[in-house]
Amino acid sequence: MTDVARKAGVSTMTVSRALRDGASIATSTREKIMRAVDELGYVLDQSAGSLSSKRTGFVAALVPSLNNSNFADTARGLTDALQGAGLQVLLGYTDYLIEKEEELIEAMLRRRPEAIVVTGGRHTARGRKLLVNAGIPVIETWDLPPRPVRHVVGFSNAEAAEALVRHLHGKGYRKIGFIGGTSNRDTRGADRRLGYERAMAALGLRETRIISFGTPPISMKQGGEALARLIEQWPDVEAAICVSDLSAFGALMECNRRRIAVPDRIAIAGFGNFEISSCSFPAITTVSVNCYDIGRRSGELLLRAIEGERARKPIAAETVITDYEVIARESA
Amino acid sequence: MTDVARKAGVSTMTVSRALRDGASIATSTREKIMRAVDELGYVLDQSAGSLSSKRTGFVAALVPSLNNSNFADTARGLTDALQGAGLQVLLGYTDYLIEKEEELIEAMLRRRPEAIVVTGGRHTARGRKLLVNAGIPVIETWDLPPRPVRHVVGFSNAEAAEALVRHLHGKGYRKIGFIGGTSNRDTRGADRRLGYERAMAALGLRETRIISFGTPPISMKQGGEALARLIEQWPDVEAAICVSDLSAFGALMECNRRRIAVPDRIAIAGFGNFEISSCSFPAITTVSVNCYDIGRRSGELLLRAIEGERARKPIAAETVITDYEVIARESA
DNA sequence: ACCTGCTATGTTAGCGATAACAAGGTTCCG
DNA sequence: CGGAACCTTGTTATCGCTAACATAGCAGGT
Repeated sequence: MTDVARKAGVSTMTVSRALRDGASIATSTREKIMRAVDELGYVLDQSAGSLSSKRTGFVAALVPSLNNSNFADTARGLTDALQGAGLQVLLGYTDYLIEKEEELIEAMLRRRPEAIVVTGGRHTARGRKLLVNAGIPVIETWDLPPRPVRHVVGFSNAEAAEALVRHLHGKGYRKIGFIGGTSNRDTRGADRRLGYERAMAALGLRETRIISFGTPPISMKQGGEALARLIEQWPDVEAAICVSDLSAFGALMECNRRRIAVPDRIAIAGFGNFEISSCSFPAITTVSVNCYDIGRRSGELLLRAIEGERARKPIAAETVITDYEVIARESA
Repeated sequence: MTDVARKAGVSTMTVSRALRDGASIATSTREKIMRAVDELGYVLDQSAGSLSSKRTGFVAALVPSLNNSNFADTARGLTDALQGAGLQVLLGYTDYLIEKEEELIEAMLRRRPEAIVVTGGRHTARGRKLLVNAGIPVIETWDLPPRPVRHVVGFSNAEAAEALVRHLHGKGYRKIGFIGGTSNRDTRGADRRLGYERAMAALGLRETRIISFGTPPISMKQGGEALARLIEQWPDVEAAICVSDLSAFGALMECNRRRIAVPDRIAIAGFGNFEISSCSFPAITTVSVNCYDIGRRSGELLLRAIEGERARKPIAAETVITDYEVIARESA
């Protein structure tokens, strides 16, 4: 920057001002400086700038996985919402493990992000403490934690699953099964199973039919195997709710392969409204959950929260509940 | 850090040493410092550290999109390879636009990454210049650019497509079509089409049947529509190569929906070996391209390159060619 | 001509860490 | 017991930029 300043015949402070907007600077000076910048191929060092200005322009975001297109959509929504404000998303993958989340929270905080977005409301004790004491806006997404750290953007996975059970019930299905992963690493998956159980009980359907198979997130292939087990264990099963559209798709393809008619012999429903559900044949009944919106609305909330911090007037804790909707298609 | 130092009764330099590994420090001192760190809830400020040490610990990576699980896999491989070395990936999405790539390159360089990974070999003139002058290791992935900036980790999309054509030819198919997007924003898609054309010519199959439909990356649904057009335009078509597995899946489902037998009436092949291809019914013949490996091997190459820079002995330009393999399944 | 109020630019002093060197203490050997 | 070699810790001086304040210059009203 000193070189640029010398070449343009101004002080470094003026160069600094020219390279950001909003500063009062004469047009002629700015042009002179820009010319010098171009000629020297100078690129601003933002890390030095952040140290001085105490604004890094980072927002940390932790998601379980990116290969799940749901979270990729959320990351995308977040990026889109923050881009205009000059904020950059620092992404981390937790692999559905809260221990890894804890490590990542700490690694992220070392970068002094201006806010942090995490997935879900379950954290290690230390992870939670780090979030609480971070001194920056925190958003938990994709869930409605009973005791949120601060802000929340999400929906009740249990309620959404209940709605799906009621939908199937309304269609006349009674012997409804549930396919999900084994552990409860995936708290959203566990919530969905809980919703299934609650809705079944509420409808007076005593007998639940649950197949737990594979480490979350369960794959398409595992969905197929789980369906095979479901049918084997309860040959009378009339419908299968799968923890995600991916497993639902696997289950559906297993049916196609075995010439089991869907939905006549068995109905299949998924969760998440991935593109695959609308496109597969038969198209899969699912719950649409606005993944992109979770990211975008988190971003919008963050912008207000960060603004609040800067003005030393922190905003109150907010909970944004996003929509979900049962999408009835051919498979159920 | 001053607070920690005071509490532990040492200098800040000693605290700094305790918080990194490899520094020589007495165990008792380190423990004392760690206790102070825990009690105060201190988190190292890495941005200040980078300014001083000139090592930010960032690696920039630009991918066209994350919703495409191929690039998500590459990002994952890269992250995995770099994690152990304490390097963090700064991810950006170009949306398949080199203009957006240019912006992102500049934004990333402001963060002083220690290396940068981009997708493909096509850049704006200024984007290329920024890469060349960045003074850090550069890797172009997923392609084999004719005039690489420096390092390359990828494969020839054209050759891979040729191999697929030859596979279909070997199976007896002659009237082979190609389904892809309209623009050549997606240079890998364009290369695959080129490979298709070359292989057809080499096999003496004069008549090509190409449907260009939808802005890349084309979706499942667009794949379905494109298949409909292909059949309409060339009712005699015997096989369809799709630019990606997603569009192949869309095409396949369209066939199922229309009761067009696959592969008896028409064969379908995709590209990328996404999970969906192995799981759908019929399973889709495709080209497996080791997405994760592209990322992982890029990461490994980067580590050596960064080491070289630090030792002031830059390593020579390398080109790592990753494998691809035709995976024959039920659909072709 | 004087003062007020504004804009454009410069000066000074850090931001929070680490590199590089210095120095005190210990070990170990002949 | 002296001194080289090593280990541990401290001191000083930045890293590259920006906040905050200072200052110069100019317009405009009286």
